[in-house]
Amino acid sequence: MTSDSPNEHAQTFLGFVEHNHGACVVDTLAAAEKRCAEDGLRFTPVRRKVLEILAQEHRALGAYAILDRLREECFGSQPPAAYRALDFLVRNGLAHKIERLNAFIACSHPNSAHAPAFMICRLCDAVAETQSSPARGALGDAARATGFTIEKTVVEAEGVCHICSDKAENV
Amino acid sequence: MTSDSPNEHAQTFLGFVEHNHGACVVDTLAAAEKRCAEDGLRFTPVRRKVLEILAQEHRALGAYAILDRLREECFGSQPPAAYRALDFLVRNGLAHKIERLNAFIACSHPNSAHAPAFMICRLCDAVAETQSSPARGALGDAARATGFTIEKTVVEAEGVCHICSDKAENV
DNA sequence: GATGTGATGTTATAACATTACAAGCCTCCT
DNA sequence: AGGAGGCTTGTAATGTTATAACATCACATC
Repeated sequence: MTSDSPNEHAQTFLGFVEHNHGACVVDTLAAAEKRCAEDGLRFTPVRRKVLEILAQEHRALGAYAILDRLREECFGSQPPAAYRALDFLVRNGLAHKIERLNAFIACSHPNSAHAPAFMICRLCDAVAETQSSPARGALGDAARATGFTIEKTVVEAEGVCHICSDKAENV
Repeated sequence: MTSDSPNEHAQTFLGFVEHNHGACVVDTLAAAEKRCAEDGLRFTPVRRKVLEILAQEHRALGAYAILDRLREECFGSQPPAAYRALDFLVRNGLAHKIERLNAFIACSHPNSAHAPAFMICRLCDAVAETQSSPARGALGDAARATGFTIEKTVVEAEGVCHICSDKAENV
């Protein structure tokens, strides 16, 4: 997103890959700021804080983990504070919900319209975002065959990331 | 699965399609019975009952809805009764969890090994099961590129089924 | 009949999410 | 300025989904 990023590839699979983390947090917030300004969305302090938390942690966080952080920093203290902000971020593509984990993660490439897909490591819980094109392939065929209109897709792969695979081999 | 079925296609997309429902319940249970016998799995009364409930309702049911039905018929009354049976059914491919809905549904074709995918109508809540081949396509590429080993995939499309589309047009 | 194993019963609680209503704040309009 | 309307937040309570922990039962094996 910015020339500070070590390389483009790292930004794509950042769940499992080393990268310039400080820059990526700044980038994420800046991109969100820009996006909201352009689209007339209100990027309020709580919403910004929640996105900042997600970007900093850089992994999927449950709503109550986020809420704890909000409480510490005196942004609201009740569940709706977190859920409302998350709802805003998800609605506007700045964050995603990982259904398998009932958890949330900052979007890795919020600028482009996209059908996100996720790879979830069951050993270290890291989550990497990538793209899918579900409308092509078997699912799209089935949808067309039955007259089903796809509006949104959830694509989540569970498995083991390369780092945990390597560790397992060394045992 | 059985010659009683109206046609093969109906069995594939049965969430949105007319079919011989009585037969499909019987078929589902018979298939499960056979499967468990072959694989040395214990198809106990509670497990059978839960699968029967799912097959009869023929849509995604929450664990507590299932639990209510179990209670009525005096199979256990506490959450673990339902969750344990569901866990067994899901582990062995006889039922699936719809992550988007936090709900469960009987498997439509329990015999073949498969990577299930679902189409969920947001208007009538019907769920149709179909197949996906997530390892081909963009997700598979990303997994190979990062050394991620996919063990299981969640593929769920949310949208509008043909029946609800038709209704909407007539307004 | 002791032992092991898997299934079930039972109690309690953790974790996730929403409803409902009051209050605040911004924008637009007159 | 003032007020209406709409979005945002505060707060309390509640609803929903899921699991932990421990006791007991049923059946098979030795």
